[in-house]
Amino acid sequence: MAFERRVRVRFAPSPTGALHIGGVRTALYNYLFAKAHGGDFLLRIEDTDSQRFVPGAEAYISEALAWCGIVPDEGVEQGGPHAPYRQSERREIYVKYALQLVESGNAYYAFDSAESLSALRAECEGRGETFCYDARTRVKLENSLSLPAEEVQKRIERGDQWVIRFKMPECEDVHMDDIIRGHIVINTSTLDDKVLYKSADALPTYHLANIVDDHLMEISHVIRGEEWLPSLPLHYLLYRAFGWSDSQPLFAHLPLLLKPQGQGKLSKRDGDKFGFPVFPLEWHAPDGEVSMGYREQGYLPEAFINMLSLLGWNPGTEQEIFDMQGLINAFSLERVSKNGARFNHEKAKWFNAQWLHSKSDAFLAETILPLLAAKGIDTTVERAAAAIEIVKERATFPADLVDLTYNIFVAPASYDEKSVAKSWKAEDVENLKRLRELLAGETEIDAEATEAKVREWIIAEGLSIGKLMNTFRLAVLGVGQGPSIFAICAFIGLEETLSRIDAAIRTIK
RNA sequence: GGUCGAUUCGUCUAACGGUUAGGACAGAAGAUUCUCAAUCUUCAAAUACGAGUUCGAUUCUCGUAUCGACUACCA
Repeated sequence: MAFERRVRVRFAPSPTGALHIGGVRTALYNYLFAKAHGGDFLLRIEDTDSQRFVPGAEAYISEALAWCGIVPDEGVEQGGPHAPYRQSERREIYVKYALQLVESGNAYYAFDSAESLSALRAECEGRGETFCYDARTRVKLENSLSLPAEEVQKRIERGDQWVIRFKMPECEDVHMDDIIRGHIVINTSTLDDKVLYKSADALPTYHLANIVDDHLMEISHVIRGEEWLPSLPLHYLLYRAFGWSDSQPLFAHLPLLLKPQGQGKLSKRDGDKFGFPVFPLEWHAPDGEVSMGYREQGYLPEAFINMLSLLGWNPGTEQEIFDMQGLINAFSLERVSKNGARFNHEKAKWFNAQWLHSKSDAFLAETILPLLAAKGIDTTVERAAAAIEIVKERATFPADLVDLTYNIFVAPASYDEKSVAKSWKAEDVENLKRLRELLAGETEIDAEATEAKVREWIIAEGLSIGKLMNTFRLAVLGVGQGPSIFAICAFIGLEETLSRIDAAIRTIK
């Protein structure tokens, strides 16, 4: 690029509900790009639609980003040199710029009511046509281009409601560049006169607020979803109308995240109907509906971010596991793909398992201690960590660790019927009794030493290792599968091991 | 309907004119193990279609098809 300037990007969600994973990915790519270039990441809240405002949505967005480890340099919570970062608190700014556009002839007042326009739309549709507020139709509608100046003045003074519309050039090719998509040309004849400002609520629409704020906040790169591509020419023209073309940001339109099944882009309303969350955090909608979140499902933020980062971007190497710093180091917009991605829940689980396995036993013990307590298991971090070490690699979620360690902590209350049918034969039980005698002669159980001793004994006696081990496991755990039985016995101790064997011999028929 | 964008294994993707089209998840088989996982090995699996351009197209161009976005006083 011809000019060098500080990289400043923004994530600008509108608080109309929870942030879905597509939004989180957009925030993530913005963050990675900013950090990869030593720049700033801002969080701006675009609450210019008073109708769709949802209480709690903004707090949710901040909390979700924080959970992901995406911390804004400037924004609604942390403030900054361009505060306020909430568009509803910047009203005076937008009127000024909207009027400037009217004065320079790039925009005009329009008095048509929303009702009359939708009636017009319906009428056109009836004829199989599409209504478009543009150079062809605006002369016939009620606006400051068609009405005499005095009439316009009168209506405004009288307090009639009006909007300011952009005066789209009639027929002009707009040449645009997108970092991901390359050069794009669109002719203005296919575009309409978009509303920029509404007197009814004294608020701008997205288009105006967006351009004004990006300019004022010195945004260098706009990285947003592909759904914005059709309005890119409008934005180019707006920068030009303001005389800001030279400092206009560079654009990158990200491919969309698609619904896992069916068609269309992923939306907030998809909630959790696919059997997995679309939101980072559990979302309690104002209407009382609750949608599940990745955090509550047991995803580690690292895994969630890692999984999301690879949905539409790849490092060009075969590395798949990345922490945030690794992503920052590897990220580039040039390696973002052009096509929409369908989210794969199985792969997400795989990422979580990888990250879970990389965590320390102590860390995992801390996280599951409350879950264990809820199941009536009162233990220490050290004890839990020791149990986790035995089962860790077979878990995907922290909750799995609880299930996996439960019958290690708690002596079996019942015994798995299928396994009983398979390994609880009279001779197996007899052999188990003899194994009990052998163990009773020990002073303690050591995972390796005891196993070696028992194996030696089994071979000497000419018994089946598999059979005996299964019976042993069933007696101690109550189930037919699990980690090394000797590791478990070493964990619960000799006394508990013997008592569980006795209980099994007494109970199982 | 119009405008714009996209199209490689089931899914996420690599190969930026020359490869036996690579990897990962999921799937299958095997190894290992006291069992179940984990792990390791192996297998199966794709360039939407049709024309060009070229000595040579996954890659460039055009057309068709399909999918997607947008088409609001929503973002």
